[in-house]
Amino acid sequence: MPSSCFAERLGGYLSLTSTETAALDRLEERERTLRRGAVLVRENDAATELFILKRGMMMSFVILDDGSRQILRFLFPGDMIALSAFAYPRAPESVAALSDSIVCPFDRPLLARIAVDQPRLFAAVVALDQMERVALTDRLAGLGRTSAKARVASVLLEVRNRLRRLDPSLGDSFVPGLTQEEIGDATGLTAVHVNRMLRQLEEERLIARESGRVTLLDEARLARAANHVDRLSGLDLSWLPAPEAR
Amino acid sequence: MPSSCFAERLGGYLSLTSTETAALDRLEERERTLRRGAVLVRENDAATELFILKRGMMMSFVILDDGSRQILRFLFPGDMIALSAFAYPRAPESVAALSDSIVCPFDRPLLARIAVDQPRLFAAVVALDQMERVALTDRLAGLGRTSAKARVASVLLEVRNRLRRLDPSLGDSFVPGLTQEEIGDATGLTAVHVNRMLRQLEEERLIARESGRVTLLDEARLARAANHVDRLSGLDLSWLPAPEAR
DNA sequence: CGTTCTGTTGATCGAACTCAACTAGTGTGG
DNA sequence: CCACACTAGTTGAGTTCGATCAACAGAACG
Repeated sequence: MPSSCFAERLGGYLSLTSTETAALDRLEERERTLRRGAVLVRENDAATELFILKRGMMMSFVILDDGSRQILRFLFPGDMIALSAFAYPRAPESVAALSDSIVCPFDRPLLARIAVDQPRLFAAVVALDQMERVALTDRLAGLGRTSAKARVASVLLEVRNRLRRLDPSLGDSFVPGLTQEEIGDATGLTAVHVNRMLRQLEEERLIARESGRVTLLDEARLARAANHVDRLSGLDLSWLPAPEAR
Repeated sequence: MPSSCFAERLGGYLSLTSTETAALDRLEERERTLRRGAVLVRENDAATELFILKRGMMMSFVILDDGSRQILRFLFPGDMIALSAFAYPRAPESVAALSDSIVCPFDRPLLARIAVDQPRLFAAVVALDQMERVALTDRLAGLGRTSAKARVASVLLEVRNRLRRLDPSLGDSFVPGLTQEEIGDATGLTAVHVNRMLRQLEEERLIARESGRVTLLDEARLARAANHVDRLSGLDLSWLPAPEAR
């Protein structure tokens, strides 16, 4: 039996006992399919469920008073969704599907059970969330202190790198699956200006484009232009206590 | 014996058993004083220690390639510092003192012990961290989608609200204890422009200033100008399992 | 086969930056 | 005790980056 999506992700960082994978499998017993554009969580919804993204690509975002949207995070298979439900009674951000997707909903107490019964496993979940937190601060620094071109380049690199983790055979050519407006909402730019920045990256021979497909022509230079820091060097969980014999 | 700084914070959200407060007290057994400007953690430092801020005001930040600084977070007494050490072997961000401060350093395994022995308590720590994560996304949305004036107003409100949680008697008048350059580095603006925005807020009778002291003249209107969302409504930890009898 | 969505391009506008100069306060060392 | 340096704040002038407005082309779609 294949291990669950989330177990596979965590397994990349530490080796899981069979008890632990079993607990994670229970998080993915149910499934729900979503069409592109479907909203999974709406801001201020009562937050009693969490999700694990199994297939597809999603985003979390907020809508401001003036109607503008800020995309906070792109979600890929193996990501946990709505962990804020762990702390807040209402969702602080909306979540919607960027492509047709499958999520596995599970109830909050199930995670609480893991926290109590399998502390090492829970610590790993927390560590994964820290990783996400750091990615968030990287984006914050990008928004505050880098140029439009750098931010657009950064999104391209981030999406490619995340897609590659799902399919290590992925090369320099990929389909972001994002509209220019979505890239704009993630980078704090208008769609028009995203278009110009893409063109500029193209003219500088950093990327090539054809009908939605993007090819990174000079990844090193692109990463420099994007002020990109590679955080994939990854987690260090070696200091965690050994798994309990059980 | 007075409870520790961190226990006091957590205690605001759930009632702690004596075993739990005792465990938290152990995190604050040591103390270290810092002068304004002192750097506590440098980006890429080996991350083996965590801290709890006991007194003073600090910030976490990153320096980009071009030398510009982005402040990620202001830290106040009761905040946990460098929780990213839970996941990363090296610090992803620097931490420095904005005023003379006192921190309590403790070793990573001490927190791991709590995770294993006191799951309910650890869950509360995680929830608190979620709160910080949400604040981070609020700031991200502000940087991406709001005006310079809104961002400056937002910093003023945030600092006042955090100061007030330490001293509930604090009114509308307070001393931010930040230079205009620091406000700029937090909001992604230049010090010069921060100055102009402060002046503008003053001209619109939203705030008053005199020698470093700021008075909020119309908090409701200021909050609207800042696109401010109050997240202090706070945590909901009622669904956590009951404390274990021990 | 219209309609909507996405991408593209040009022209103009405005918010925020840069550069520069000056003031006031705060030490601090001779 | 004063002179000097240094920091923080203030203000003006000119520049630039990215937004806004507008128009259109192609693809997708019901």
